[in-house]
Amino acid sequence: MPAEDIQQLSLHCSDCPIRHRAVCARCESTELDRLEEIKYYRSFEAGQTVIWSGDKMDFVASVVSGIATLTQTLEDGRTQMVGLLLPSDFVGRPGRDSAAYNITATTDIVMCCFRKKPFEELMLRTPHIGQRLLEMTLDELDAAREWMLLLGRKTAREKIASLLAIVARRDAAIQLRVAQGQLAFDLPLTREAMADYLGLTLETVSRQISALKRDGVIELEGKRHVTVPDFDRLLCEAGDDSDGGFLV
Amino acid sequence: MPAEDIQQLSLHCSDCPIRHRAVCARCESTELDRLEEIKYYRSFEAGQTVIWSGDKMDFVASVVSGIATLTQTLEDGRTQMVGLLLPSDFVGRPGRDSAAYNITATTDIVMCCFRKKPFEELMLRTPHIGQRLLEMTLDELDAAREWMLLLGRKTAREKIASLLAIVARRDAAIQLRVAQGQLAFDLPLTREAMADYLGLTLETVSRQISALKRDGVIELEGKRHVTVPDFDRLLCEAGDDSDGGFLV
DNA sequence: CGATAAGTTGACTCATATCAAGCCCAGTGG
DNA sequence: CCACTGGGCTTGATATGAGTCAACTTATCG
Repeated sequence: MPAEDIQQLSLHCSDCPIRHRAVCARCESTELDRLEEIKYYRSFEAGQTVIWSGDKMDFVASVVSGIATLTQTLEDGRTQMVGLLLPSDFVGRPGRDSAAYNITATTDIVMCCFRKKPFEELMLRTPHIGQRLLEMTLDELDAAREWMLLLGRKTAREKIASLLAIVARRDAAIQLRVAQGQLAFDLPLTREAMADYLGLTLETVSRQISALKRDGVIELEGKRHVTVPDFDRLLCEAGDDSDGGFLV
Repeated sequence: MPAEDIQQLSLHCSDCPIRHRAVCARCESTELDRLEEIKYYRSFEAGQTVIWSGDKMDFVASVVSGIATLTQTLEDGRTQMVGLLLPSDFVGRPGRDSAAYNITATTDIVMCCFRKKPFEELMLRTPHIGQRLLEMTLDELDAAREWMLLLGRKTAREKIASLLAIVARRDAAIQLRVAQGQLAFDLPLTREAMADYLGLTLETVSRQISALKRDGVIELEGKRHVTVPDFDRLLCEAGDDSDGGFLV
């Protein structure tokens, strides 16, 4: 859905595409009305920085559409992605007034923003928001810990396979394109972004993708479009135990 | 404080050593009474496993004293620590009935447990608990992300220095032993546990500690007692920007 | 058409893992 | 009291996976 459309269409929360997954998921209609009063939309183009780590941040937000990344850096420029923000994910932390990470749009994105102060007040009066935020935060913590295992202990090949498996899963869940065993999807990240996600260099990412292709684990069409002939094979390459995680 | 003492002394929450930092931190005395009704203590000896990943877990808990670790493993035995549980930290997840990680006591520990079901019900009626838990979970998420940067992008030497800095900071905060610039503390982890924390092998941990000692960044007395003559030097070795984090 | 960004591939280096030997020290039992 | 044992740790020699540097290909866009 193009950014302009969303900004027009979603004036009402009830029509919002992320209505049942975002922080507001549990709100009843009167609660939604309160949120409606303090919300506003912002969009960013692919490549734009939403906010720099350390900058003052006087809002919190939900990603409505598009993808953004959360990154941390060391002074010498080494950077590590610490989160991938997908539609319905929450940005910012109530009770903190500067950004802890760099946030960058990797595709065009639309965010549903709330000024922090009113949002915090609303949260105190509206347990449903806090409850949902707790749930989402616990999920993110689990995801972060899964990622720690990947970063600390997996080989480059396993890292790539894990990333592909996660993207494939998410795509399958969203698009419901459960074409019998044969999955296909587009990578939403550049090789460099993948490297930052996986704690590798972009050259290693490129080599391992080539290797997986050479070994028939995946097929490539162009640089970004991936087909997975045998998902179990991919999972096996990822090194996880059978299930490996859960749908995102 | 020895385990037996705590189990005797802390019959009343008001005397509890973690009263102001744990999930119950914001509770008022009537709320505390409710918690009091459903709580019970359990202790574990150093080395004991508290629970295995995947096992049924019908309680949640706060660590009262001692240290435990959260670890994940791959089938072939590679293991990664994903969390360090210190006094006041919370264990378990409301709304989930099996453990997601292995929990192991690295020292003797005492935990203040709540049966999950009553705790969940209490949480719905007592916003203060949910609020505090959200706050704590957000802190843990930040810590996990800090750790992702370490795992993905830091060198072995920087990883060791970072770990030492964190332990030193925590110790200084707790013990208030702000002996002018000169910090000293005991490592609460074996070389192997450090390796699992840092995504290294135990040999590399050992070598890097020796190297830091040789270079005068730290001094060792025995295997576990560390003295840091110049904390800024250590921070510099850790590769973080000046502040590097926050007190834990 | 250049020009630029994304991606691939090769040659070489280097940090960390791996394998192996041995030290230190506390605890145990003869 | 001493030999023995085992866990925690250190150190050395060697192997290897991933990083680095550099050249080249593709695709896209003015």
